Amino acid sequence: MPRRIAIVEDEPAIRDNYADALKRHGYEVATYPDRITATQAFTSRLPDLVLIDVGLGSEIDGGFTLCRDLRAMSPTLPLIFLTARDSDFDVVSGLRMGADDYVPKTVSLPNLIARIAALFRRADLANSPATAEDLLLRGPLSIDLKRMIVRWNSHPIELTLTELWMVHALARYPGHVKDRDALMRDANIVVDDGTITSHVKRIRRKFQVADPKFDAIETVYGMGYRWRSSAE
Amino acid sequence: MPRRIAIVEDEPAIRDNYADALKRHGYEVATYPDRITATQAFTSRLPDLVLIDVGLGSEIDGGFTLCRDLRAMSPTLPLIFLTARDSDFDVVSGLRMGADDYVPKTVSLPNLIARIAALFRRADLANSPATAEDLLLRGPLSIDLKRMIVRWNSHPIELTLTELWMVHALARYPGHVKDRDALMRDANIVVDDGTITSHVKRIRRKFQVADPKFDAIETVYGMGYRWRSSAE
DNA sequence: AACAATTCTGACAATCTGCTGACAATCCAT
DNA sequence: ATGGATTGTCAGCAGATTGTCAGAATTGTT
Repeated sequence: MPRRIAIVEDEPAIRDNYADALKRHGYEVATYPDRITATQAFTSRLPDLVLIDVGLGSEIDGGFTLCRDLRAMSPTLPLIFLTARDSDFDVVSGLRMGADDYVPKTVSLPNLIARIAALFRRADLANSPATAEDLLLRGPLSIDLKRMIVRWNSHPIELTLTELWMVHALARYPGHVKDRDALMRDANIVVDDGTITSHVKRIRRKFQVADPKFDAIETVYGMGYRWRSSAE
Repeated sequence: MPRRIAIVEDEPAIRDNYADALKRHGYEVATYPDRITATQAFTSRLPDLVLIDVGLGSEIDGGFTLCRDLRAMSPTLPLIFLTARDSDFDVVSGLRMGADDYVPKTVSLPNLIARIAALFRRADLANSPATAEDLLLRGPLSIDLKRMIVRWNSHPIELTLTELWMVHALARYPGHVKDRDALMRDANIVVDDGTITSHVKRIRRKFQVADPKFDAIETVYGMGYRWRSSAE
């Protein structure tokens, strides 16, 4: 599901300019010409991030007011101010008021996009109390046990429970050979040796869909399997 | 305990200028003249936030290198780049590399301080336990616990008490898998596993009346259920 | 090269899980 | 107590997952 970004800006030209750029980067965009319209829309559904023009047309500080109202609704919603004015006083007030960034309208689009991405990255950390024990990172592999999500080079890999435990058992100690019995213990199963082979095969196939060059699981003839350590 | 901020900057004058300002604002400050010194210090103890000068003396991209090393140590450490250069290309690269902000050295001290405070505020959200509010907003979903009102895209959904607790339990941590036992605990009920399934079914049906495309509740085979997070 | 041991591969069967709809039990306000 | 709303249970079913196995392919050894 794409991220939804709301733009609150009274100048149609600027609004559309930003909206187009964001859409090209895969975001869903909603635009609002003024504070009232935006506030109303937000009561029914909040976006994932808002861009607010500080000087909203007739209202001197429409942006600041909107920011305050928004923070009452959601104290954590990522929020970036856009401004034509560029006085330090405004920047400081804006940030103090709860904005995450404060960007002049003279900013280039790539710069703005990068700032949005950086803010999303930072904000995502709040959603994931991903403590060390729940998150395993090994080079291109990441296993998030809380979410039960496995990624290879950020491509999500759909593993079943047993498969996930086996990958976890292997990737936990890269370079260390695990025999079939050890894998069974880690995955909490009691099965025939050949069954482990089948599981490994299924796991490899799933990873190879995402990356045809995948070879992180090495077979050690007569011993078992080993997660290729990043060193070699 | 005061926050510790590390400044990595080769110009002594600038370094001290920032260090003094930050100390006046109640931060603890450690300064490092170059990448090597900083990296060594960080291996024994990480600060709470780092300010890095991109152009570290002799090294062209010392700052970027340091950023990369730092991100390997802690992918979440708040990080701000300082720069004399101000080209958009650098800003975008810096942010992409994992920095949270990128500010020119011409920035005023109050502005920098405000940015640091804003970043701390945002970063704290990741550590603070999810605030127990009686208003929960997650994209198209809103739950008002006081009034027992649930809305999906502003359509009111009539949920019973147990259903409401289950939705709340799921939506509170989007993306996190909750098994049936956890859901029972959150809804304060002790029932058969199949009963949970029934509740989920009733909840889904009610939401689908308002929105036939409703699919926010994912089932994770063998594990439980999870509220689809807006990301991905 | 010949051989045995081990692993791979694909197909199939057995098992497990969750969905669905129906119904019974329980709770609650009248 | 009565009637409606809510909650719990269950059996049948569809589909996903897991276990097994027989050949083919690979590896290590002599």
